[in-house]
Amino acid sequence: MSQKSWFAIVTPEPSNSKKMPLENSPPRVRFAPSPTGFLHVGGARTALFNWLVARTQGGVFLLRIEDTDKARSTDESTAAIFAGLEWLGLDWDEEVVYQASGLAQHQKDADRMLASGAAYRCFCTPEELTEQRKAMTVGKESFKYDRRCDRLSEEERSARLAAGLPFVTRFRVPEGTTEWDDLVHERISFPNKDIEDFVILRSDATPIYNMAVVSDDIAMKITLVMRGDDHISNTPKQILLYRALGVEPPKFAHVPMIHGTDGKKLSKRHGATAVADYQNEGILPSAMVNFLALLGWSPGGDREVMTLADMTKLFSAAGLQKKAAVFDPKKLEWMNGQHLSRIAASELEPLVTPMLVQADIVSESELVERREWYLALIDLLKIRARTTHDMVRQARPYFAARITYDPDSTAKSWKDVDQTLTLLQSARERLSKLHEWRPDSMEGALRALADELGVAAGKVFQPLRVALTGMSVSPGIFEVLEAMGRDLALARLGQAIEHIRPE
RNA sequence: GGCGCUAUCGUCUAGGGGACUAGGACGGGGCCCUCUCAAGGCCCAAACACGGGUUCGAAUCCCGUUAGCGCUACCA
Repeated sequence: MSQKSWFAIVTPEPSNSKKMPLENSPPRVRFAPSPTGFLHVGGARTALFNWLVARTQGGVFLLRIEDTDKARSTDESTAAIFAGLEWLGLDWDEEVVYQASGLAQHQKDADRMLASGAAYRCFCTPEELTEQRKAMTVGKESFKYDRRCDRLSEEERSARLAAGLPFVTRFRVPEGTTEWDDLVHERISFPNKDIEDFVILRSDATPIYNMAVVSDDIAMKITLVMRGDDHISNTPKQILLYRALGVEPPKFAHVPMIHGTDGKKLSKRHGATAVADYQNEGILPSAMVNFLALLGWSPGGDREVMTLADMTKLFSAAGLQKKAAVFDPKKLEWMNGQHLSRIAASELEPLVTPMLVQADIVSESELVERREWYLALIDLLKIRARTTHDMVRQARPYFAARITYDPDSTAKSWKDVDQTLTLLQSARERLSKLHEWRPDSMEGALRALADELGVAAGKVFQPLRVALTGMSVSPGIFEVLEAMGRDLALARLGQAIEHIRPE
């Protein structure tokens, strides 16, 4: 996929918006993670869906770092989120917004509500609140703030204010019902009586989550909020805030959670949950993105293996699922194998080269020198690999001066020492006499040898395979010989003979 | 506890009243191909949570039950 700069500013194009039922004008969407850890697969999927909405409709995909929780936010996490998105190929538009820098606006919006009477000051201390809560819970009733501070007389309120008592700002939830047409769930509705007068500004005047989100989404002119469905219960509060601020709420789309194999919310206990973990495990970004997309979305029909570009043509909110999906690492691996075998060697090369160098198998300069040969080798190895690690593991024999022999393989294919010795020696002799180092001539020579020895061809190929690669698994034997090259292959055979020969 | 969301093979899903003896994919089992392993091909086992409606007809619409999950902070 062609990658634009992260910070490229893309002008919304109002062209093909009519085709998609999601929005009637190009949407402005955002991904808003808090930088308190690495990019989680759930977050990555939310980002992906938002990105897809923007890219399919000529909209804008924005990134907002919700760093208002100073205690837990770190720069490392922010960097990891950028890196994760970049790796997946999800580029964003405009400048990154840092929520903490919007503080003044958050306060301004909250004060506006205070002024308009949509919110009020609450002087209850955390301790008092705990007391009230305790008293309520005893009677089996669920706690809801009883609005006592809203009933304070004018004099009392002024007195407390003058005395400099600390206060929080609470939103006064009006009577009625708050509902919206969710893009994935259709109509969702909450009776306002179940929503308590929630705090929007702490006693230090910093905003609470819902306040900051609404204020930012207004400032960023977000038209569609697409996020995990664990936010459903925040939504009525946010809608109320929009209304109190005199702003039309955006559309909402709540996508289902991702669960672990045990059906519980995906967590550390389920193993790898950060996209970087999968990157390290040799998963291709295209496979990751493909797999994630299918967790909660379907293009309809049987289509499964897709690139980001394909999805850009197929994505529609109509294909979004309501139900939580279980993350199945087995299917991810399969998916990776599919992508691996389809991707061009030239695209794979930048991913594999550093791994090869790091594993100390070969130097980068050698690969540059033999690029054409190297690309052919990648094509050879990618077919039977499920991860890039598999490829690296398989690549060693084509470079290393010496190899080690897998004990299981030698035990199985080199059972009889004398026979093996004879066989390897004859094979080496025949191959060395070949005028041309080509698969068809090798095959002729080796099959003839098998005939003369009166054994099946496999009885020749398999010991040979172990001698050449040290393993019992490899590409076709003639492909191995060809890729290895005459000199290395013959040397390898010599080494194997030495290795087997009794003292 | 309250509120909300959800409910098709073990898993991801197709399905949007008759085309359903419910399709595909992963995983599992078997066979074929074959120099090994993948890939590929073929086959098998495997699901509409339950109970009521609506309808000539329900996996599809409605209600209830059950179960799972989420939220329930001066966290985000």
